[in-house]
Amino acid sequence: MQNKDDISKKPLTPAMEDYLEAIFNLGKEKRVVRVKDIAKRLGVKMPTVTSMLNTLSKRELIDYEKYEYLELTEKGVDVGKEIHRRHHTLRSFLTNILNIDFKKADEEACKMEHAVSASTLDRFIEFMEFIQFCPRVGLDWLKYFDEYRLHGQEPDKCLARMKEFADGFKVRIKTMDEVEGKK
Amino acid sequence: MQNKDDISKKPLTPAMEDYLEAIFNLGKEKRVVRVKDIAKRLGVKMPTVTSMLNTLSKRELIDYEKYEYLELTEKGVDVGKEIHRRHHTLRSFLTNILNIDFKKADEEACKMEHAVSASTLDRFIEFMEFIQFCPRVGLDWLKYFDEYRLHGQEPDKCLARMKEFADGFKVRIKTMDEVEGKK
DNA sequence: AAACTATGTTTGGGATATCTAATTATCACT
DNA sequence: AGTGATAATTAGATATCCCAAACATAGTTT
Repeated sequence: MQNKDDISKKPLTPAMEDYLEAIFNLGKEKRVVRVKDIAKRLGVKMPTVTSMLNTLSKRELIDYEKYEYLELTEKGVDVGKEIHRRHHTLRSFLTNILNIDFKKADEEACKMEHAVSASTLDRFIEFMEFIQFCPRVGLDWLKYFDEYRLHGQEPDKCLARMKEFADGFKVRIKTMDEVEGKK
Repeated sequence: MQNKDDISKKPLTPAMEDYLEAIFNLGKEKRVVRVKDIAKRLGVKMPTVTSMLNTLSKRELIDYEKYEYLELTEKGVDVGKEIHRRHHTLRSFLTNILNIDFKKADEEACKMEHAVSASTLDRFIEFMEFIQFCPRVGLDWLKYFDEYRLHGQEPDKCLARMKEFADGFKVRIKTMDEVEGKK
């Protein structure tokens, strides 16, 4: 039987996730994590940080006594790491696959990371691995996407590019005659 | 010189975007849009809808007099249509490319739609067109992704699958000897 | 150690978005 | 036209997240 104030099941808000991610990242960059640094990283003022630290502390996501250094609890580390993983994965998809510039990709990944479940994230990762892992399949294909994107997509050109593409892959396109077994 | 209460530049919140999208969609499904229907669609109670309608009305995104029928203004239609476009595109990416089931894809698209800019959306669309538009490039390749995803990605198997893949594409993989011009 | 500077916290308030309970309006039917 | 059911609004409360101003502490310098 759970206490009526039990909080362990309430989902975290996007803001809480952002703070945990920021604390997680800052913790790897610096010896100690300071209120000032969190505020700067997230673009908020210090009082806002203090009040969120109280919230996170009540939820046992950080160890925190006022004026003292703060640390993520085990639970807090789990969340921070997971959000960081989502951020990194989505940004990587946006930059490496869709060819969006880093700054914009980073901003949008930061918003998307709260919308995407762990299982969907995994699917993104598999998809990127699929594109990049198999020998001769990956990077050339992405170059081709870039070409396609920048120069339009008329059906005629498309087949021509498919041929260049195939060369890049070390493959040869069969003629339709060959495919259909005609002489 | 702008009035100090000028509101036209304040960005819309995700919640406002959700309401406009819902109103836009309901408007296409029914003769009139009712508070009850919006509430049901968005999973909120009717008073919440009423209060948001007042907000949207102040911002000139809907025409609304209490107890009367409501309609999107031109501005409101633009936003509603754009959010719907994002939702549809992202869901399509999640279902058609990443193979996520419809219900989950729909839920996550609904959250992602507020995180993704119009220009990034366009890049998603181009990417999907790239996969599906060019003859013989698209759907077979996605089947191959599915295969890859479900049966692991050992480098050895990878080349074998690349060959099947090539067959599906009506292409033939050159041997490395052929590629390097050896006998 | 006293004074000064950095940093951090408290207080009090604003905006958004939601709810429940109570009230009021509209519609359809007899 | 009166009445009952359905729909919509108002009133009042709560939670989250943010801020500025005032205050408190910690760290540094003289």
